[in-house]
Amino acid sequence: MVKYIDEQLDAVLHALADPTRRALLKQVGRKPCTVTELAEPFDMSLAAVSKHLKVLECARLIIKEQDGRTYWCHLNYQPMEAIAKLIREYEQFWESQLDSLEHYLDDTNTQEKPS
Amino acid sequence: MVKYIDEQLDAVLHALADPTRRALLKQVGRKPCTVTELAEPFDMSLAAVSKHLKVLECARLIIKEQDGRTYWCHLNYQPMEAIAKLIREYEQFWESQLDSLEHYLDDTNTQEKPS
DNA sequence: CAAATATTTAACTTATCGGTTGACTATTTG
DNA sequence: CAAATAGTCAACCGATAAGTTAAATATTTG
Repeated sequence: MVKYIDEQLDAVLHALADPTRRALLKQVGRKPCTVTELAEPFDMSLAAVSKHLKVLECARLIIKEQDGRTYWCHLNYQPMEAIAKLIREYEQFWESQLDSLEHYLDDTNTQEKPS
Repeated sequence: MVKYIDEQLDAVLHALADPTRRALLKQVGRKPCTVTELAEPFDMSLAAVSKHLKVLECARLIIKEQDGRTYWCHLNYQPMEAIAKLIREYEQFWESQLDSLEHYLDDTNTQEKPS
């Protein structure tokens, strides 16, 4: 039996696994934005964008700061560190395995997606 | 209107956003494994694990090599590079924004999850 | 060739996701 | 205070996800 410990990592990866949310995050990264500003380029309702922002907020990838009736969304980089760490782990494995696999990958890494 | 270009990135992030799949990937990283071997520690059916492996395979995070009636699963590190790149992008934004935000984050990064 | 083994596929269930619309709350402005 | 503005929340819908069990497909072995 394997335990499910890392809910935070789940949340961050899930939040990032959506192109709308990545685009929102990129915009927020350029400069802090209000919800309406963020929603403007998207072909969806404000409520839908608001939901996406909530997912990002729960993953702590953004922080909302209220100022009167408007909310300013800021990028928070911190949760990405966990992902960077995860990737470095796999990288280590990868390097220790490289020899055994490279003969195989040379032929397959450029192929199409499996069905 | 924003375009949805990066299906590959979607697939990789979605594949990683599940603790079972991360555990499978970690195991495969230690050494190439068969499907049955991989399924053994999990409290779920072989078919369920097989489905998870398919998700990982579609994201190209693993490669399955058939040998008779068994399949050997290998880690493929390549797709992680895209994520590493994505994170570096946000890191850049982050660094350019740090000043404007640090007064706020000092107080909030240790708080509980927003509802 | 029959039985056992390794794995996938199909059909189904329940839960979650991503979107919608409409109502609601809070704040600002005339 | 009434109207406009900024945003959230709730209820709903269709699609996808993650699991199940049972049947199907190869492949190996006695």
